[in-house]
Amino acid sequence: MRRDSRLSRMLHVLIHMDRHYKRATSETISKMLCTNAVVVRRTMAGLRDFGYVRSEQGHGGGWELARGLDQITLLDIYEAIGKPPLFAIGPSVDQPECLVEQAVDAKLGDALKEAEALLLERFRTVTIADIAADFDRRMPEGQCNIHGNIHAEQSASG
Amino acid sequence: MRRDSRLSRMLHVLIHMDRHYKRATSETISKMLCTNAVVVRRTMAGLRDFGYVRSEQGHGGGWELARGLDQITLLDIYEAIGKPPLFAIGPSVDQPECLVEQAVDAKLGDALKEAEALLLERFRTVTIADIAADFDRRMPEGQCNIHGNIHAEQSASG
DNA sequence: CCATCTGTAACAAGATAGGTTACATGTCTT
DNA sequence: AAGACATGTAACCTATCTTGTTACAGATGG
Repeated sequence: MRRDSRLSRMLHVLIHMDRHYKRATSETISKMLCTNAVVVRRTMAGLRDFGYVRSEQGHGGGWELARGLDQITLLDIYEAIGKPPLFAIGPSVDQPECLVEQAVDAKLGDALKEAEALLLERFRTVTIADIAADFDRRMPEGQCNIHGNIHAEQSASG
Repeated sequence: MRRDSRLSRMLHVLIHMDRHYKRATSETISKMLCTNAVVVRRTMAGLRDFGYVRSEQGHGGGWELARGLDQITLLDIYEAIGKPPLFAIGPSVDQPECLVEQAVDAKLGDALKEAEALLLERFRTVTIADIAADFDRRMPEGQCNIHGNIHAEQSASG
């Protein structure tokens, strides 16, 4: 794998769910994300545990939003997927004995902590509704997007 | 592997080399880093190509600094090891067709770019000499550290 | 009862840093 | 010239983590 795309994927799908008139099945969502229904259920489980979405089993079941997109920040979703590591670089060991190594890791750690704080602050202050608004500005007609066919399919089968 | 530790390791070893009165072999350096001599040569090759260290083959050969630590920034070393990815998170595809996905990735990308800019700015303004100075403040007597035995061993064999 | 969902375990795939072995090449000492 | 000592590098394995996939148990509604 190259990079962890769960945050991006969950934001993506939550916006679609907001525009969806009914519950979306894992299968439907998996097609939006070009992946597998099990991957969807696995990742969305965290969002359900944190109360951002609900899932219903059985016939007619599926996923739906549990609150408005303006009530969910990027930080919320980041935490709901388990706060995966943000950085791909870091020290070689956690608690080095060598004092030189300690000094190196302290300096590097300071820079990383600053960058992390900035990133999480952005996550904290941006809601998913903000992103949806960006989308609406790009597509003011409110018309089709790449997943329009999936919505139609869902409409036909429902 | 969990995280890329090449930057941390190279900073660490460059400070030791600065305190080393003679060339250090890959074998000696590998013991400092608790790794293998081939890994050392592989990683240091980038630093050599960028002119921060020199290597000599054959009897009595090894590695030495090509310039003062105050003339090398963390950014220099980051670039010399090949600018590996800084973040572990990111979009799922590079150029999504879905406009919702584009909006998500744009917003996420903005936050990541801000954090990256901050991090690289820190890297740019910190020299390895700054880190060495931090070490000296922790160890004002200038005495032993965990690698003292390796220095002594090098002294005995040289 | 059965089709349709989610929930979850189990395992394979793909990517990448790091570890290891093997060997070619260069260089100093004797 | 021979041999010890170093780097240079290819080749392959290992560890780790996200993602993909298969299989199946359990819940739900017609």
